Amino acid sequence: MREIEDSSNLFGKWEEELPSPEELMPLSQTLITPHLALAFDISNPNHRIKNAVPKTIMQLMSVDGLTRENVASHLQKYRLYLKRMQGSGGGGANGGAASDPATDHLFASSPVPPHFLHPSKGSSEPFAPFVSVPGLQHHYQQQQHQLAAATAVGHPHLLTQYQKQIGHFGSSPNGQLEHPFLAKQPPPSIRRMGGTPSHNQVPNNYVEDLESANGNGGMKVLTLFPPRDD
DNA sequence: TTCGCAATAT
DNA sequence: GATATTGCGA
Repeated sequence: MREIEDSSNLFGKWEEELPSPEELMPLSQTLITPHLALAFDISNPNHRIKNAVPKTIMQLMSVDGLTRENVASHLQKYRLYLKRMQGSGGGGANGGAASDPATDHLFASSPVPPHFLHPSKGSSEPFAPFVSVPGLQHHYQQQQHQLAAATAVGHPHLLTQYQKQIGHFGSSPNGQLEHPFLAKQPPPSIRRMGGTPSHNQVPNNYVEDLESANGNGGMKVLTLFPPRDD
């Protein structure tokens, strides 16, 4: 059958033209911001763990209407998940079992800095941890904080419902690169799914204070990976 | 007061 | 089944 042949050829060609995994842009590239890095002191795992309490997370997420109880609930579920992971596998990097796609893809899609992949040759690094991805920022700087806060403290499960509020990454109205911390426009008010009246307004001062405290404008490079120590 | 957990509700 | 809320002891 000629038609079948044609269509199969077409399909094969279509498949060939797909971008390779290396060419795909990881969307989570800019999720962790300098401020969050500073806030949680990601370079120090002990501090990170210490700060991963509902109240701190809630403050950093700065979501209108988000309560400490909300965060605590997600935190609880995620800890249970971690416990399952550790308990079931025994050994091995992935515990042999229980691999949660929701969390796995989060970290899997994070860019790996060259110094992490090739510790021997550092210097020239095309890796730009906190810029790029045109249009990723636009209006929702604060949601960026949410995502980053949750991932920063190592609790990606906190992304669940709040992640749904930002289903439209990638379309920038002007295609302009905006730094989420240089542009300090107040974000559109975001309501919880239940429409609970906001009684928990958290001022954004927290982040700004961190910036001034940092001294160099908060432009500290940060990734999910340990910094090069040279 | 806040946290973490279990039970319960949606 | 997943997620959110509530209650309670530490």
